[in-house]
Amino acid sequence: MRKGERRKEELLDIAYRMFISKGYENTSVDEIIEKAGIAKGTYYYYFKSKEQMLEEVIGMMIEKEKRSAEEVLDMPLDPIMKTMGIIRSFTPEVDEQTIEEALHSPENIVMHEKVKKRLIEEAVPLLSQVVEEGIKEGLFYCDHIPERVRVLLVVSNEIFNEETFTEGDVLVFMDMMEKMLGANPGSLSAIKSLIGGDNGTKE
Amino acid sequence: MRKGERRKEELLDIAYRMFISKGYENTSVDEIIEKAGIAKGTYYYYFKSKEQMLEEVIGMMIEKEKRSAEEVLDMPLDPIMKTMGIIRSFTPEVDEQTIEEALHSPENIVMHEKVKKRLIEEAVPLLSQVVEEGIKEGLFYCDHIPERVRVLLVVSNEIFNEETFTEGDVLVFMDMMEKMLGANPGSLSAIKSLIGGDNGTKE
DNA sequence: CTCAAAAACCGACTATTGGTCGAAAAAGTT
DNA sequence: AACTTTTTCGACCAATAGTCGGTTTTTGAG
Repeated sequence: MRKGERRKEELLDIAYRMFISKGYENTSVDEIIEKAGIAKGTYYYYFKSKEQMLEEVIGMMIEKEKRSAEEVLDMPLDPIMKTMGIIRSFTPEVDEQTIEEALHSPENIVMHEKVKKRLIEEAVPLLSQVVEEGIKEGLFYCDHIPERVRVLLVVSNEIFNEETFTEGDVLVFMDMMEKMLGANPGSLSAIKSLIGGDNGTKE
Repeated sequence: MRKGERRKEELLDIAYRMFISKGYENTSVDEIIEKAGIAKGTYYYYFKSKEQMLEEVIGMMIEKEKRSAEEVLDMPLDPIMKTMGIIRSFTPEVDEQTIEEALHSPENIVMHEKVKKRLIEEAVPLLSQVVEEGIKEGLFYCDHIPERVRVLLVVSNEIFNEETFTEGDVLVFMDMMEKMLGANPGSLSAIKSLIGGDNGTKE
């Protein structure tokens, strides 16, 4: 009765690693069950389909990011720092070094998109809350908060998930954040190091 | 020696329609060749793989949009109108009524992403040129033009390609454009009708 | 017009895929 | 032990993208 739970976790874990390392599309059910040492039927006893399994794997991934974002939310930071922190925790590239590599490879489009979609879904309310705080404290000034926040997340995801983002991209993004949220000029740019790290300048 | 060209166009055309109407993933090579009345071997005489065919189909689609964008570029409009026009012509939803329906269905992710990617690739230089004009004419004021333009295109694509975008989304987008390009407040918002049409308010 | 080379075409075949199913082994319950 | 429930098994299936050797059709040079 409990054995099943463990089995499922184990399968989820194997699949997670395989999806990350070689992509969802390029990982066959046969490979998964071979690595797990089980039969086809057993696999389908736990998962109704391969895609449903992907959904669960993604669920796991999101949970992790969400928890780390919620931690940020509870920290005694000003809304500006919180905003940066949340955006950062919802941008992979941090986790393992290989996660993004695989997640954003030309293949793996499906997984990438599904992750992105759920990520934004989860992040919008959290970040909106922070922005609200920021407004109350007079640090931000804007309307249509969820819509704005969504735009921010979309852009951050789209731009920073490609390994070829430049110094200019970061600059523009910070500028955009300031203007979209109605923050004081420079209040965000000052800490741009939090986002980009040093990706080097391209060409 | 020329017969091949016609055949290929015909296949491309059939595939285009099928991809649009039922999605790339849900269209099998067998279906295509059956509709075309040819044999498997013939198909693979023209296309090295199904995916490569998709690439060519997308190429066709992009060409169309690009041409219409270039027309806008040559029109005697002020940069503000041109900007709107280009963004608009690079946002599907115009073409056929069904195109988006299929393009943005939960499946068809692969096609959607590939189209998006190439769309942005093609649009960035065009739109950058327009923004440059706008700056010369004193209508815009900004730096890092390609990066900014790219952000604009990403957002427009991400937001307006979902059938559930709201009045608020449009408002925020126009505001963002103004601020990102350093346009005079209201100079773009005035013509927001050009983008959204009337999608109704959700919920 | 002839005819060989090039282009176009054919369809049976393969390998791999995600998924099904009925039956059997394990585990738990009484 | 006798039963019920959970878990496991693996042969089997239908669909799929792609291959290949051979055949027909087109074409253009002589």
